[in-house]
Amino acid sequence: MLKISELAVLTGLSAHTIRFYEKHGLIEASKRSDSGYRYYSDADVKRAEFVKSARNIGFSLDDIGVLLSIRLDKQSHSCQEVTDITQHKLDEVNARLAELQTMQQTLERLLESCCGGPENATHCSIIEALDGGDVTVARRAS
Amino acid sequence: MLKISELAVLTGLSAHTIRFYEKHGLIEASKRSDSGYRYYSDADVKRAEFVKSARNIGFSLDDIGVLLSIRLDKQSHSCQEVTDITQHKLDEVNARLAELQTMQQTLERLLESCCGGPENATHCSIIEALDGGDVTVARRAS
DNA sequence: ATTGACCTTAGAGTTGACTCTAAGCTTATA
DNA sequence: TATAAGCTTAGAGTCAACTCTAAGGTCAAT
Repeated sequence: MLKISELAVLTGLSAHTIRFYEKHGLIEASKRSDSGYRYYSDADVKRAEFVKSARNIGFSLDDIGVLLSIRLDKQSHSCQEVTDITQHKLDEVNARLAELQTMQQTLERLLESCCGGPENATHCSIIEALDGGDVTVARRAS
Repeated sequence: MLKISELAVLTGLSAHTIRFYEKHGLIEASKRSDSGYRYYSDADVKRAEFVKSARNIGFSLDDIGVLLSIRLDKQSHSCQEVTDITQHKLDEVNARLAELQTMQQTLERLLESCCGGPENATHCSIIEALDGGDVTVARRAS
């Protein structure tokens, strides 16, 4: 059984974050000492690592909650439920990627157009481009 | 001279957002009526459009503030100042793109590995992958 | 027995960019 | 003139995921 700081070292999450995740139902300590200290079993560690993996992929804490409930009772859930969540996250990631790629291209174009030198900005092509409004539009939806 | 709702239609920003930007020094109304209504000149409109262009590219409001001060007094600023800000934003965008691309690949790999069917999740390869922790790590720095 | 590291809690603060509310003027239309 | 649409302000609320604080209890080592 590990104490919270030991779980923190193991998972790379801070003790603060572990308590925060507990408050949100993501991580549990299967035992408490008489004085209230959290103690984590091997299964608790596995669960914490699951949470961390899911977080690393970009799942929201809400998503992770759903994934955990599936993990806890696999019999009652289908693969399709899991792929639905995953596909939805992939769609979000792809949408954000498209926005960022547009920004990237615009920024690169601007940088190519500007001398970047120590001369004053009276004829700076970046400022002019922003003034002209001829920059591509890409804003996050949500 | 335009009223705030007219500027809102023109720029696609909401009147709320325009006031919010004013509070942060980004947009100004060069006149106020006796009753306090904001009135925007052509120059004010240009400025608002500049702000919107910069925002669309992904610049933070703080960045936009700096860009505006350069725009207002081009003589006192160099092209290099402008490219520094732009390059820095491009670096951020590239960093985030790399993270998202890692997520994208991981999510695609997971989706390929799972049948996604109506069978129960007892052997779901996505759940297993998250359990095993064999997912790539990519978290935003800031 | 004392020090210091670690643990507990509830709850507040952070970030960035909005978004909304309430209460009250002003202006345009019928 | 009455009504509705639009404007004003200060300030609070929203989102997600932490991050930190304060005040105090616990534990291991000297």
